[in-house]
Amino acid sequence: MMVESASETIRSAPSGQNGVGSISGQADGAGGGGAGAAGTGGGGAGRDVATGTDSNGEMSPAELLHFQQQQALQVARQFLLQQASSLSSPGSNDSKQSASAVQVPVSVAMMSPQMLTPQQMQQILSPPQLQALLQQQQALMLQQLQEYYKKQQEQLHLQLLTQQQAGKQQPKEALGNKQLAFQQQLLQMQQLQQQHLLNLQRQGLVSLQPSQASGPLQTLPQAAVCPTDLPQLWKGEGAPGQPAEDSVKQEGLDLTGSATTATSFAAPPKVSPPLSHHALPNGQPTVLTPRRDSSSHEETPASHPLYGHGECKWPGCETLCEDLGQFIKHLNTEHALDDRSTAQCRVQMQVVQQLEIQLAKESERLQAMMAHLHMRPSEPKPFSQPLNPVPGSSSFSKVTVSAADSFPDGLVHPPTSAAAPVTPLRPPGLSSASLHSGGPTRRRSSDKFCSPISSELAQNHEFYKNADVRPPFTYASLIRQAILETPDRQLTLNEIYNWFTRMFAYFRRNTATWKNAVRHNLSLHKCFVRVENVKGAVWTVDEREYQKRRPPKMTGSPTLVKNMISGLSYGALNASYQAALAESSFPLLNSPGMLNPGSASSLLPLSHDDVGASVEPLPSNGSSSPPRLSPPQYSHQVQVKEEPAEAEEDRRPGPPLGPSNPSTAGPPEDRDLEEELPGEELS
DNA sequence: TTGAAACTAAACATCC
DNA sequence: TGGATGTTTAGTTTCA
Repeated sequence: MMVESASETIRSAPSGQNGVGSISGQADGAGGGGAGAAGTGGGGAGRDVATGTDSNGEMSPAELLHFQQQQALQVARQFLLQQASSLSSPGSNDSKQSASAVQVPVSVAMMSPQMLTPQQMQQILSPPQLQALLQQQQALMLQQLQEYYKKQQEQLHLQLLTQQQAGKQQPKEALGNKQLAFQQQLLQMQQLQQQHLLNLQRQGLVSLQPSQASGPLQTLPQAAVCPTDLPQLWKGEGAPGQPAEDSVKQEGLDLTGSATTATSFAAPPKVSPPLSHHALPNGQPTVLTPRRDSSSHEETPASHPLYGHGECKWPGCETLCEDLGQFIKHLNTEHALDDRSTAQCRVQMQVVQQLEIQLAKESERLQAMMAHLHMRPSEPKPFSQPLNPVPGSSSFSKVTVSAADSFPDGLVHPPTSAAAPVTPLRPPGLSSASLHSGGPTRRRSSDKFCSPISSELAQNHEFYKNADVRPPFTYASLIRQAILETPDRQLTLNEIYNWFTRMFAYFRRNTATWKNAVRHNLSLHKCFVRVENVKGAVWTVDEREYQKRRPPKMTGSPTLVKNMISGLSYGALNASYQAALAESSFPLLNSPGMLNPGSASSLLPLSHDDVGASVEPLPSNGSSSPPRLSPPQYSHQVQVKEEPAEAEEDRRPGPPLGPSNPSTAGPPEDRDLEEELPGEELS
């Protein structure tokens, strides 16, 4: 009875998540049928797994997914019920746990509050632990879903093979159609999997708070179980223990080294569901005894992996032990086999497994990215390797690193997260500043010829909005961008402030500094014109003056041109990469147009700034200078260009819009900018 | 090494 | 009077 009611509760959770976000688009097609199948699947779940398998042939991927979710959730529910009852009767927990240690992690059941009462949970964990555990297990749910997807894929493959066998007696056409249908199903399943996972991550499972984006690991998605958060999971633990014969098995579960541990032993991408290895009475999987012997670093001088720096490294313990013997004694007394230790081990197991999965996923992603970017896969960089600031670059401030490390599947995917693999692409003339490094880096290069501000902003809007990363643009270009984004091309100082804070998480702090800089720039640069308006003083942009700021040095310099072109390509690549990551790696944003340097035109600026920033303002010969050029064209254009600033001014008595020559075949947006930039405003 | 540009910080003035 | 706004200067950093 209770099982059934809980089943309904659980059933609604994943489907609700399915319906949110991008996945709904694809799931909609099967949505109606999926809903119907959910009911059927729910009933079928009680029968047997084989039932679901049999009906797979008729079920759509979405239905299949839902059906399997129901099955798993039901198993999870039963598991938790048994576990809960065993917790209330500690005397017999071992046998029950071992018997009920089925494939479903607690995380799945956590979706249904009815399944395990808070009191029952609190018997094991303290409130902070519960909270942390909840977060972690939400992340684990993600993993669980991934497993379901994999199962379904396997089943589809299986069916495909079966159909192929059976199809030998069938007409060729029928077989081809069936195969095609299966392949489409498979493809759809894969897409569903990706989008569903991304959705889950984007929703509550992965939350990025701008104010917290200052640390690399803080932005680490919860799916990755940030190691720095884990101690919280263990704090407050101090229950007495009883001697346990297998306490030794608990070694290797060093929480503090979970990350390194996870990366030290290469975990196969395909791992069993989290609790599938709960074969031992204490919940310790036999396959998961990640000793740190091989990965023993400087922190493990003693022979015991749980002992280091004279203290117990049991998660949350940190008890000082003078020597190994004392530690062993402490281990046997304080961390013996009991419910608490068992629970801790489970959590640690999940942590490790989650990290393994995360590592595998990121590894695959990196390989795919490198393959896509035609990079040499022969120089793999370890994931555990900290971000290496580009040699010679002092620009990697803490801010940069903070956002830079925010890792997989999180909302924040700063460009520097790919700094290692992408570094080879960085053109020699392009400074590291253009790598969106944070800190007070001078950004002339990226600002002026490498990184079109509007396009980059457009592509990385979410990134800059959420990540505490300093935008790689000068104050002047940012101010100009803010002003040009408005319909009437004018902003009050306060509105400029608001634009900064709205667009960039970085400018939500240190307000005194950057606001002063904004005012300073407004006053300093002639390109910013203060106009008395009805509503007070507003600031406008004098494009002529702005373009005059441009350094004329680039003219005809092959090196500069080359660098600039490379920088443009890189900038485009980098920007698109950021955007794609910031958008949770949606394939759409990885469209060829984004990454293919050959189609860099699509990345090129949508506004003056792009023209002005990435391409020198105007050709002195007055020839048309298309604001969007593919790199070769771009190169040619730049080489032709001469005396950009002065000549431009001499030749253009008209509206002060140097780069946006009306004769150019620029996009409407550019034209609008040109035309709408009122000359009277600038005077 | 040098000059230019950008950034930061600060002082000061004006206005509401 | 205090805060916002605007101007100016000085020192520093980065890069070509």
